[in-house]
Amino acid sequence: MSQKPSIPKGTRDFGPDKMAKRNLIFDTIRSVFQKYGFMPLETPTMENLSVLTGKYGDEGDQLLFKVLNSGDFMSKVKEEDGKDSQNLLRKISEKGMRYDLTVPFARYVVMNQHEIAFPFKRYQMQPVWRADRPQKGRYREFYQCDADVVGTDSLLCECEIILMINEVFEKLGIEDYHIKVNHRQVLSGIAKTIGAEGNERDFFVAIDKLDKVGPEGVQKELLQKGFSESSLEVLLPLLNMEGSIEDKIAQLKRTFTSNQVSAEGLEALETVLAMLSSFALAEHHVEFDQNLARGLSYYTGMIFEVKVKGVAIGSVSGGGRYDDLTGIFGLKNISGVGFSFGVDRIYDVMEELNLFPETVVTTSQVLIVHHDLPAQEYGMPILAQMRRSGISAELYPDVSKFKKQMTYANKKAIPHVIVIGDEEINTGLLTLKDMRTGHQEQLSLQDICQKLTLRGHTDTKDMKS
RNA sequence: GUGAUUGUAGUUCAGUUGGUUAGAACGCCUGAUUGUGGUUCAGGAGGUCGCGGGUUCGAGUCCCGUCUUUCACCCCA
Repeated sequence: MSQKPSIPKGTRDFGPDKMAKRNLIFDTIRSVFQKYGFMPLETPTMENLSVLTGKYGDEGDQLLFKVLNSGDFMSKVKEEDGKDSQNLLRKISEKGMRYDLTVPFARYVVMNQHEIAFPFKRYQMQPVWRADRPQKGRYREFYQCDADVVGTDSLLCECEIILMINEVFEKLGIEDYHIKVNHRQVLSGIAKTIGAEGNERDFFVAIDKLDKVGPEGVQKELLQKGFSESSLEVLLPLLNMEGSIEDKIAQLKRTFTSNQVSAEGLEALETVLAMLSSFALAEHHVEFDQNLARGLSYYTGMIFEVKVKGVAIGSVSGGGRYDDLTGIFGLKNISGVGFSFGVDRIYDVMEELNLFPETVVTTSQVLIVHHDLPAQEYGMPILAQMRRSGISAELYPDVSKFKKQMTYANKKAIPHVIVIGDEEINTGLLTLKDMRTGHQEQLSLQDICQKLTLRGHTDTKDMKS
């Protein structure tokens, strides 16, 4: 009796078509990261739970996938542990699957602090797991591509992140997007002005929803959370502020003349913008969003988030600066800044905007079809020679009807077929058929190799132009 | 975690107030064409109706549970 197989909720298979497209995204991101001097890093799928818990807030802890201990995991459990999930968990699970790439990276930096040359620039492209309810653009297993720099507080790093985002998106053909930036110190300044100190998290969460629920919704939520009417009167003009990034910064500067914290944040933003101008981008896509807050609590400096316009998918990239990420693991005063591309969402965006090129799926250039076993054997050295010439080729593995072999070539979109039968073996010439035109001719193996390698070159030239 | 929603052939979907043997399109296989794919024509195969219970003379259809899909909230890439 066979059972119908299935995969867990929120996970996916990636077939050849999807992999070709995904690899295009991965390759693009990797090449840009490397161009900016980032080094690769991979960390284990599992971390000790002590490394993961407490880093993402209570809600994050709930979303961690835990790994059951091996063997007789109940042996250490006592009667009284049975009812309390927290207690029981400690006894039966000591490992969890990574929730993001930043915390494992921080762990790595601390463990290898004596070998690492700071500033340390690393990139990491691996899946992460979160046990939340899947929906559009949200999966339980998804890939992140992180690049972080630790060991410097230079704003050049922030600037380079913006450059990398621009470069990746340009290469992928995504044009209509914005990089929303803000600064945690600016937010803190606003929070201070309206008397939200000590309650900053509620405040950030509320204003972050402006896009979604509008000013009235934000107002309502803040009132519910216990903010006063008078403080909201001060806040609302700030939330609704519009204009270019320079205008907004100038406006905020006037508002916060006496506020040291906010002033520093605004200056940092100005410095990054000034640096950016040295790199002479046609358009930098940066917008100032005074309502951008971002949930992860470890951010302390500039924060950013990328959204593609006209597509109903959450942010495709985000990040920020954190002054003390490694502090919790005992390494103080290491400032870092990093960001992450969400490959799965970029994929969804590109699919929706129809941005993948037709030719992403790579297939063999040639299929050798044959009449019978002797013909197949005759084809083997030919196959070898073609591969030596750098032509990707395959020989049909079974002895079967031409029709079936041709259908295979057609379905796999293999552009050329070499036919081998008695005639070819007698004359020493091979029949080369172009599947796209239907044209076929008798040629020597040498001529075919030459023709196909030349063809390959002109094809790639055509694609670039 | 809260509230909805979805599941029928390989795929996309029909299936009436519960009533014979559950249909279509596309795809797949065979042949027309024994050395040639795409087009055309003729024929064919393929379904434990997500899974498990229940109600009923009778369930794809109604009820309960469970898994899955999608969506909103929460949070987030």
